[in-house]
Order: sequence, then structure tokens, then C-alpha cells
Amino acid sequence: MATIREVAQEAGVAISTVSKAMNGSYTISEEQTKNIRKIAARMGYTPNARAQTFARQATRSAVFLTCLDRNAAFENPHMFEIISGAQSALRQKGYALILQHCDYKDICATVRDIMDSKRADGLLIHASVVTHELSLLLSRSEIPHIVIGKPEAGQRLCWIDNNNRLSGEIAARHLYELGHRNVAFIGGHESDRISEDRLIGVKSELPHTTILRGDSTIEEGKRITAELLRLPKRPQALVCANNHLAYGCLTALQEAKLHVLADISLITFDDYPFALYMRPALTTVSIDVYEMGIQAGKLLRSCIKKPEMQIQSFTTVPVLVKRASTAAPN
Amino acid sequence: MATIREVAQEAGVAISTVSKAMNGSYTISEEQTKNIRKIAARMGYTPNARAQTFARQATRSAVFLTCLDRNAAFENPHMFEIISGAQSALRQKGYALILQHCDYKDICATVRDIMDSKRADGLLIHASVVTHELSLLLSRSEIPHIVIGKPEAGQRLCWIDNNNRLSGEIAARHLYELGHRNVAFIGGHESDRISEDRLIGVKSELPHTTILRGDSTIEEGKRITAELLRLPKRPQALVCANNHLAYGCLTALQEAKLHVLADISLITFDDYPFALYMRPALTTVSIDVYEMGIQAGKLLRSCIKKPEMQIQSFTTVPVLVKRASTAAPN
DNA sequence: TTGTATGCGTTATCAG
DNA sequence: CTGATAACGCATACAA
Repeated sequence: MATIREVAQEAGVAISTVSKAMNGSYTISEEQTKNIRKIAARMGYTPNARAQTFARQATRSAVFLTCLDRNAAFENPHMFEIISGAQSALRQKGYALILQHCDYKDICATVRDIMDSKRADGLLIHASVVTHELSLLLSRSEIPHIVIGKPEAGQRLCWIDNNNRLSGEIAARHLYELGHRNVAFIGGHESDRISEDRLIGVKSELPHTTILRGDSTIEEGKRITAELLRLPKRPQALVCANNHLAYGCLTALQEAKLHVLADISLITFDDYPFALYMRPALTTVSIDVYEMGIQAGKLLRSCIKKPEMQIQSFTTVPVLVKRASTAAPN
Repeated sequence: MATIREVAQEAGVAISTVSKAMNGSYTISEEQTKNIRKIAARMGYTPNARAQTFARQATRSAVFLTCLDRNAAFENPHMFEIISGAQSALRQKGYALILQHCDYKDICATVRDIMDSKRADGLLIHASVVTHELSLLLSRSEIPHIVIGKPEAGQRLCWIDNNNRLSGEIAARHLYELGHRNVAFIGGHESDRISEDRLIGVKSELPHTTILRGDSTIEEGKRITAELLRLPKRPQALVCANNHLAYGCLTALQEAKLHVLADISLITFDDYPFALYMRPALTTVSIDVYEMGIQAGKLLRSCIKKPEMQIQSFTTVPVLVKRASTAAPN
């Protein structure tokens, strides 16, 4: 493989001239640049990335840190969708995305090692592995980073998240606009932050919502729905906090010979894993997680460019996907 | 941050001695090594990975090339499970895994760029982006690589895949051992290689299997099953080529008031996305895709160590997961 | 607009 | 067992 030196010799110019020409410096004449590039192409010259990284003092890469244990992709495909989006935004500007597993237990050591050894220019960190200690480390060391998901610990971090409260609002407003007033919410336990945030949003639009909670499982969705149907005044519409509850809910409705759409409306959040496959296909309020990854990548790029930048955060906007499970009450 | 030079100065030894001590060379006395490492730790010295990469002439990293378009993680979580496994095997030996999107259209240019610029030491390539042209490039250039999934083009590649034919055999043998002789296979079209391979396996154990084909959708699973139930001699057991067909199949059976287990047995492949959630939970023949990723990572490591190594391939072994949908016929 | 010279921080070879 | 020194290939500040 040809080196920059050989190209310079062939073109009869200095090494630095070749370097500048390849990097599109304006201090080299257009003609010269064109000529050098032609010769480089002819010689099959490709700059050595290892040398560039060393000379530039920057790797042009970012590490995505998260738990990558067995079954992670099945249990949380959203995360990998975010990773795909981030890859896209980073690659677009010549940055590589390195995927690295870590625990909340070793996250600090891992981050220190990456930054001390200068293996990457920035970090994308999934909120599930963020600890209080890490938040101190990140803010004290001016490490370019974006946390994916709102971190519980540390208000001084850069993070990006979706707005579950707003999602709840949108779901409730949709039902309200269809004419529903008698609505029930089937949610997870009060410790389930996502479910609770969605509920807060729902209540802000429909304060009189009936609320029932349980485990976020298909079975519980079925049980809670059955319970709900025994109420004196049966709800006209149901909001399920997630897909699993919605699946159980739909099953219970079908067993009760209720027709979703004619008799009752049903709305839930996100399409994964069932909403699209269920019959009827469910109306959902969804997050574009790929887009969220893109935004994370872009934010990280700006953090890398100006590491002195202030703490910042970014929130993605949920979208209503109308399908066949919501209609006006009869 | 301290450099190797400062550590050497502090320890009163040569730079090369520090380098060797840090890398655990046997040519340095144990005492000296311990002393130098202690001083290095005290000074907070971490070797600069950018300089190491440059000096060693190796990045200690691999690139995973595949299509990372929007929805990739939802549509194909298996692939990300493989990625997670590969990450684990590579990281274990100090290799980083870089994730990079690419099309079958630009795969050759991408591979050339990575290898010419020496950005990585090896490649993991998803079969879906492998072209004939790429297979020529890979075999001619002695590029360390592992293709994930059996490549259609190019027999001279290194690849790893699961054995769908064997999966079919295992499913059929399970039914046979339970006592079933009257079995039907509900599969995708003849162009669906996975479905066809599974069918070949099934037929090798149960040659008289009734075969029906259709689109791999829930609706078609339902339609085909209904058709099957109209047959003069109803099958005792059904093999569905995938989860979607199985879902539709189960729905049709329930609508026909047939009791899965008492009246009929049902077996399918892989747990994703429904098999675990369905009622009854389905017996499946599954692949440990995470383990497959680990094997891919290990194989790549050996390719990197000896690039002159011969073409090789590796096949993972499917496993029968007995659940509540298969029993002896009555 | 182009060329010169220096630095980037290790690793590895070879001599002692 | 240890040290001196030459790569490694490019970017960049500064000089011309």
C-alpha cells in the first residue's frame, strides 16, 4: 500500500502538500489539489487511519455503553434501534460507533479506561447503567457524553429522552376528541416510571379516568380488564400502559364477546412487540426511537466539538398512529 | 496525563523497559515489573491507545457490517443478539467491535475502504449484504472475515450459520417419538430458504408429511390451517415454519374449538416474537443466537491471527424447547 | 501557494 | 535482563 510519502514523490511535491490536498485545504491551488488527488487515486493511496488518529490526537469515534447480556436484543430492541440511529448520525460525519457492554458495577472503571487511554472521543451511555458516582465523574472530567434516557442520578449530565407524560396526553386527547368521557387506564405498578408518566399525561386531559394497576404481563392485562368489565358503568375506552397489558386486555375483551371499535375503544403505547400484529391492529402513541438515536448522535458530535458546552437535554416528540382500535363511542 | 516517558524518568529506567513491564514481557525481572507498575499506577499512567494502535500496526478492532436501516432492530432482533455475542467474544481478548451500516450496493467500496485505511483488523459481515463481487474481493485479498449466515455467492468465504435442516429433523423426531404419524407442515413459499430447509429436515424423518405453503403471515397461517382442517383425515400434529404462521395457526385451531394438546399438537421454530407469549406456550426448536455471535467472534479472532488460514465454516446446533403445545396423540 | 521541520507516544529490534 | 534508537504515517505551525 502506498504511503503519503510515495504519493508526494510521484507528484513532485512535499508531503504536507499532499496531506492538505487530500484534506481539502483551501491553501492549495485547485489545480494542484486535482492533480495530487488524481495521482493518489492512480496509485491506490488511502490515508492510513491509524496514523491519522495518532497525528490528529482524535479517534473520530464514540463508544456506546450499555448492558449487552444475552437476550438484550429480544427484550429491548428499542435500544438497538437507538444504536442504529446514532450510528447513522455519527458515520455521516466520519465518526465510528463502537459498541461495548458494561454493567452499572463497572461503568466508572470502563469510562475512566476509555477516556484515559483516549480510545474514543465521546460516549453514549444508556441510562440503565448510569450511577451517581458516574454522574460525578462525567461532570467533573468534562467528558463529552450523552445519556440515553433521563438519568435518575445527577442533574448535571447531558441526556436525551422521550416524553412519556406527553404521550399520555396525546392518547387521552385522541380519545377525548373522539367523544369519549368514560375512560379507564390499565397500568403497571406505581414503581413503573414509564407507566406512571403516561398516566400523569392521561389524567391531565381526562381527570376522571378510572385507574387499575398490576404487573405488566399479558395475564394481568386480562385479569384487570375482566375486573373492569364488572364495573357498574363499563368504560367506553381503555388506555393500556404497554403492549403486554394491551394484549391481555384485548384477549379478555374478545372472551367477553365485546367488539373492539363497535363496543369499546383501545389505545396503547409503542408498536413493539404486538400492536401491529394484533387484530384489530391497535392505535398507539409511538416514539420514533431511530430518530431519537440520530438526535443523540448529533448532540454528541456537538459535545465533542465544544466540550465546555453547558449541560443540555433534548426530548423527542411522540406521534399518534391511528389504527383500527379507536373510534367514537356509540 | 502522564506518558510513558515520564514514568520511565520517575522509575529511573528506559522507556522500552516501561513498555515491556506494562505489557508483561518475560524479559523484565519480576521485581522490576512490579516496581514500574506501581509507579505507573501512582502517576495515573494509562497507555495511549492511539499511539499503541499506530506503533503496533493493528487496531485490535473488528467492524460488523450490516444493514442498520430504521426498524432493523424490531424486524430482526436476532441479528443484534448475534452482535451482542460477538462483542462479548471480541472484548474478552481486548478487541473492540465497531458497528457500521452498509448496503449490498456499497459493500465492496466499504470493505475496501476499511481495509485500505487499516481502520480494523477484521470484518463480521451479515449474509444479507454479501454479493458475488464481495466474495471475490474477500477471497482474493486475504481479508480476515466471517460471514454471518450462509452466503449464497462464493464458496470460498468463511461463514457461520445455523442448521435449519437439522432443526426440522429435531422437530419431526420429537413428534415421531411422541407417536405422531399423521403430520402436516405449514410453510412459507418455496423461495423462502429457511422454511424450505426446515421442511427438508422434517421430511427426512417423516416422509409422508402433508405440505401446505403460503405467505409467512398470521393471516395465511390461519387460512392454511382452516384448509388443513377440512381434509378428510385431519393431521394429529402441525409443524409451522415460523412464529407468524404458528400464531395464525393457533388462532384458527381455537376458532375451530380444537384444543391444542388434547386434540392436536403444534410445534414451531425460534421463540421470537410470540412463541413464549402464546397460550398454550409453544414447543419450539430454537437456536442460541447469542452463542452463535460468540462463535463468530472467536472464529474471527483466529482468522485475524492467521490470515492464511483455509476457508472454514461453522454450524450451530438447534435445541428442542418442550412447552405446552406438543403431546402424544390420543 | 508550497515546503520544512517537528511532534504524536508507543512498540520492537538489536546491541550491550 | 535492560537500554538506545529507529520506525509507525500523517498533520500542522511556521517559514519561505
